[in-house]
Amino acid sequence: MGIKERKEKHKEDLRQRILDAAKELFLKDGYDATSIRKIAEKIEFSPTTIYLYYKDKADIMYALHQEGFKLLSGQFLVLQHVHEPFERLKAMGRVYMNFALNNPDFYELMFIMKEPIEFVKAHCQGEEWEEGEQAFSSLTMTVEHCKAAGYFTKFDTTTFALNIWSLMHGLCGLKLQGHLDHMASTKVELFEGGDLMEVTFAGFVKMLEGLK
Amino acid sequence: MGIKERKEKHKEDLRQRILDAAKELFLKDGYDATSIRKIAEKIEFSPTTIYLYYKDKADIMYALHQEGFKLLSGQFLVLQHVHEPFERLKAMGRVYMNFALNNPDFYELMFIMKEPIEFVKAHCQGEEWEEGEQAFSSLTMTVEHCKAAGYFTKFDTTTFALNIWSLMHGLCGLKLQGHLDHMASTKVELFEGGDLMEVTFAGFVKMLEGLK
DNA sequence: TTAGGAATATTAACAGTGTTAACTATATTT
DNA sequence: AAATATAGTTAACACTGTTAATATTCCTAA
Repeated sequence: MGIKERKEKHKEDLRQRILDAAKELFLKDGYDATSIRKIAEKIEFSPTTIYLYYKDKADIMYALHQEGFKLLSGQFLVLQHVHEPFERLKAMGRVYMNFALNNPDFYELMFIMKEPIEFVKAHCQGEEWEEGEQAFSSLTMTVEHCKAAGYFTKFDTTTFALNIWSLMHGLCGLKLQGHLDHMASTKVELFEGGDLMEVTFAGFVKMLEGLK
Repeated sequence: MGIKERKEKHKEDLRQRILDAAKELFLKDGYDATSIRKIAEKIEFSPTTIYLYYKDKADIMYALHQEGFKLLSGQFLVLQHVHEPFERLKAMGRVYMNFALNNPDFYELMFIMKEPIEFVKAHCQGEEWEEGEQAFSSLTMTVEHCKAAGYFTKFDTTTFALNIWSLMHGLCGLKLQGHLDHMASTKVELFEGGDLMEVTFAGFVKMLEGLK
């Protein structure tokens, strides 16, 4: 029964090719410009064929959304080798920041846009999600370790982690949206201190150190 | 020459009616669902007429964007009467949070979407912007006053203000995008402590108090 | 008062979008 | 070989923002 398997594989192959084409378009031109028709053209199939492999556009975008989380999780994983917890926390901030800067479209898809998470709510009932939760638990664990090392002792771990995530997410959002650059260009005195995102992050680290 | 004035007025009137219709649709159904054709239908003109009064859809959305900033600025202005600076800072956080929760579409348009600020960059050369900068300077001034009262003395005012904005913006973004609720629904132990946004904000305030 | 011209508004069209129903060709099973 | 399941396509629907060409209205100047 090798023939059935080969067909299965071919089918899985095409599903992957669709995703690859979508990814290429997405990373080049962003969400809106990634149309079903353009994906179809790239893989040289008719547009409707795509609907045999993915439920709809949101389904494709959700698949990319997952890829993004794998990418970020992988980058976080490396940091487990930084033993000093506060150093690791700082490094996580850097990684998160750089991920947003280097993969702005992924970042948008993962943390800013509504579509993919609404797809989760609608079609992936309850469980799943793994990647995202894993990334957040990396953070809470690091905060926990920091507490053991004498940092943030007065604070609840989860609440503190959420504060850190909020700040980093907000910073990335303001940067990607252009608000930070806009402020740097109008408020001249801000421009002197170098990149506003970098300066703000440095300020945040200083703030965290102040909570030892 | 009252006739010319009347015409001017009529023209300004129609411009406003377009904006009102757009606003109504926008607040009811969001950005994407606010189409030129639907706006036109609402004011009983043909779709193309709208282009005589606004350059394009982004232009209309920019006008709403401005309205949103006026709304928020107005709410901030009231807080000038809170004399104790740290109390005022906390109140600003609350106002910002509630603004995001009560006007999610406005918040998205003002702080999350790319379109309007790209319109500013493309068409409003350099100057203008007022409302947004005014809101931020409300914040920096309050931070400055806090410093005078013994808070955050070790920190640069602008950097600190940017950190505060980032955190509040990130928190609102995570809430509106659904990430916070999603976490509350999966991680059961988080749900017990009440609304996650509220809890996080309380943690932030505590953090700021720790920096006195 | 009437002709000209500007301002205003409309129709028709272009080039797209996501998505579905109906149809065809291919391959597998009975 | 006939029936059936699978894979893919064509055509269409109902939209979108936007522009060019056309019609209508209104004010001004001869």
